[in-house]
Amino acid sequence: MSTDGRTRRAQEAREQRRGQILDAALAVFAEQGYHQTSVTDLVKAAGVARGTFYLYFDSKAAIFHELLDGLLTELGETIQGVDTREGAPPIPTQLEATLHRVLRALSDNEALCRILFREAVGLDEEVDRKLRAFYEHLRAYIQAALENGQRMGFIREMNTRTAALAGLGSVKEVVARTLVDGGGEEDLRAVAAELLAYNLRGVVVRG
Amino acid sequence: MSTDGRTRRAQEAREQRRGQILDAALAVFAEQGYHQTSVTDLVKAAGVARGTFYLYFDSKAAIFHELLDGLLTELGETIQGVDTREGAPPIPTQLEATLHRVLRALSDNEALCRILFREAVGLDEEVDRKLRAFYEHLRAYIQAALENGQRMGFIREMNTRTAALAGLGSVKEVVARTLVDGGGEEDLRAVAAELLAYNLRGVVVRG
Amino acid sequence: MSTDGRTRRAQEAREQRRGQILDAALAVFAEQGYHQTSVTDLVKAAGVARGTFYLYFDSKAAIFHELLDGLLTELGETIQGVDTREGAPPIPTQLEATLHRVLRALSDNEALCRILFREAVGLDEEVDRKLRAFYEHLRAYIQAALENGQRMGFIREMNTRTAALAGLGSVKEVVARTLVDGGGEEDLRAVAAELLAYNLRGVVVRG
Amino acid sequence: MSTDGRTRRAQEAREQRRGQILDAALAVFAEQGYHQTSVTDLVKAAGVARGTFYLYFDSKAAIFHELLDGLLTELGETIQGVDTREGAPPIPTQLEATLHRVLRALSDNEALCRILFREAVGLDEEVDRKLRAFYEHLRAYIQAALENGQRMGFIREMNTRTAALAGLGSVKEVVARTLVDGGGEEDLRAVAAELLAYNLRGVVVRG
DNA sequence: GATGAATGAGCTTTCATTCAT
DNA sequence: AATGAATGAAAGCTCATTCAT
Repeated sequence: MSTDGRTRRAQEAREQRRGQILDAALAVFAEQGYHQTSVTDLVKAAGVARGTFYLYFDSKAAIFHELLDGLLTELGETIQGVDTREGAPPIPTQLEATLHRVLRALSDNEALCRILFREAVGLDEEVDRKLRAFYEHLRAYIQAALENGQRMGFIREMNTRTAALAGLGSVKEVVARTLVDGGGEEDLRAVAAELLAYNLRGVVVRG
Repeated sequence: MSTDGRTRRAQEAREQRRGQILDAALAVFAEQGYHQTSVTDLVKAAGVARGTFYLYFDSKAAIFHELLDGLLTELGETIQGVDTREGAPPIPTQLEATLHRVLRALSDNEALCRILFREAVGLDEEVDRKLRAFYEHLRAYIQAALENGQRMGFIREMNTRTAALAGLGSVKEVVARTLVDGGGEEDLRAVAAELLAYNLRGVVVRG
Repeated sequence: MSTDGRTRRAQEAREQRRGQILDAALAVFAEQGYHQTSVTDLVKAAGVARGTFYLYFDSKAAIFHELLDGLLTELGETIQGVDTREGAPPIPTQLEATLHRVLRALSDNEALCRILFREAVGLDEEVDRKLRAFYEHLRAYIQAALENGQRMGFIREMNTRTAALAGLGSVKEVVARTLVDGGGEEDLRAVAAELLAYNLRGVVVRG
Repeated sequence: MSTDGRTRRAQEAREQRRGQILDAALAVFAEQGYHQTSVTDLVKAAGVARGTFYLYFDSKAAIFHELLDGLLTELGETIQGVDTREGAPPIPTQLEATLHRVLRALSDNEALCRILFREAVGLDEEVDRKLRAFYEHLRAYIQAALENGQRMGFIREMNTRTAALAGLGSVKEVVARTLVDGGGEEDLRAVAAELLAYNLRGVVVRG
């Protein structure tokens, strides 16, 4: 029991150390970018020795991958729980709620946004694969929602794949430019409403 | 005149050499990414010696900047010539034509797309500045078109900045995923039409 | 206290490493000259890896500057402590003692001499500045001694600046040719005496 | 005869070209120093193509060697013609005249001085060998004069080798500091007289 | 003879990773 | 477990020299 306690406490200390290094790395990567960040920067920010870093992570790439996985998981959970079965809340309502949650999640974590939109592309094949998988998941989700809407008569005839990509892209660009580049002082609810209206009704006046 | 001829021929040879190195660099950067590409890769691909490379370009960064400038100029010219004065062709028609030209330009140069969408963000401040300026130019163009449409009664009330970003993002994502990732065998005209419809009318059935 | 001991021992190890690299560099620079010496030569001679070199010194130029500073400081200290106040030992005696100390210091370190007389001119502006300052200091010291001697009636009327330079040059040349080029087997005391006699009385027989 | 004329004219053109490149190189080497001067600098200053340079000189080192040879020859001739036979002008007079000629020659050619005193040491073994031979020649000349003077009863007992070196060094230092570093506006005759007095009589008042 | 584009060995320096303590 | 000194492969770049025209 003494051993268990010691082991458990050690385990907790390890986890805490990991988290400390991860947090510091998130901040530094977001601030400087992946290639401009050296392992020296990471260990200085984390307040640990170089060797300690490699005790917890295999490489500079590995910690970035782990950060990215965390970000994508967090974002993914934000958009989960949507219900496309009959009897569920109407799709537009669900979309708006999800959109709002996503914007909030991104807005709450500027570092996450910076990494996602400014650093995570073209780093290496593994990262590209993960990002592609994530966005593919989003695309499929949106496309399924559109096709469900078509069956229910809400959504017009269209190439749902292209439309899903267009919708995804509209959100990404607005997020990247409004939340990341801009001050982030925008009213998230208003942005979500604008985005939803844009994607639902387009820009022309009602015919 | 013999001297002129020799000088001219030498000049042409130089231009050709430059082009040869630029072309090779475009391909290699698109294939491997900026950071994964060494000057050794570039000179091997171009079939010249290391010194020759530096005879024509100041640095690895310099040739990338030059490529990027070329790409942005080419794309920029594609979207020029839109006329928002009264009496000009209707905005939707102009938009569709421009969209089609842009898609064609991008489709004609896959390497260009790869660099633009996968490498050109977060490399250095100069590149970031240029990209931001380019997309800002596009956003302003779209936004002006939307506001013009509002004055003419075609476009509904909205936050035109957010809408412009949304429209820009929808095009970028579709291009990136359909032309770059995908086979690129899609019918450009159909994609352009879908994109335009999406941005004009959204996804819901006409009310 | 165990930590202190460990830290102190590590500190000492670092100092030792630095010294090891400095010593090797002194030998190599003296043997081959600055420009003929590559960082590869330095690390091979020191028996460390390339990276280790840059752990202790910023650049090839930096380690040379540090060596030069050390040499000039050592030499400078050798000629300090001369007393020109009344009541002090007579100037000739002080001069001979200083001369002897300088010759000994130089003779004890052939590498020092080689660098000082064969490498340290025209390398870069920093080095030139330091050398000039050093020799200017020597010139001023000699000139002051001469002028003091004039006031005391020992030294004849003359342009003391020119004379100081001449005296300095006579020492430099004899040192360079007798200690550096030659075997260095000469009797330092005899050389010092000859040099002093030369500078005090010249070459002609007493009138 | 036409062939001879053509050949001769061509020969003269070659010589002229050589001289043009040599002159330019002297100026550039004196201005920037050997290592700071690239072949590009040399051909730009000479106004010829890179290939042309190698038509006339084997290498960058070769042209420096040739320049140095010229400088040393010119200086050597300046101090030739001294007559140590009986019946010739007295040694001091000859020495002063030679000293004056040397100072004038050096003063007339600042570039020569700069190269001789700031660049020509430690460049390579060949250069070192030549410089050593030159100064050895000077030393031997001075030493012979001193020994002749001893035989004639003008020069006191001394180690003539050390004295010759001391005398040589006094001239070198004064030249280097007064003519090269300084403005060169000094009165050459006065400097020559001071130097001669220094070397003949030393610094002490006449006993 | 003159040209200057082309060459490639060689340079200094960086930095992710290892390992003895 | 933690440390940080040590490593060395690999990077970007220079420049004396060559050679096809």
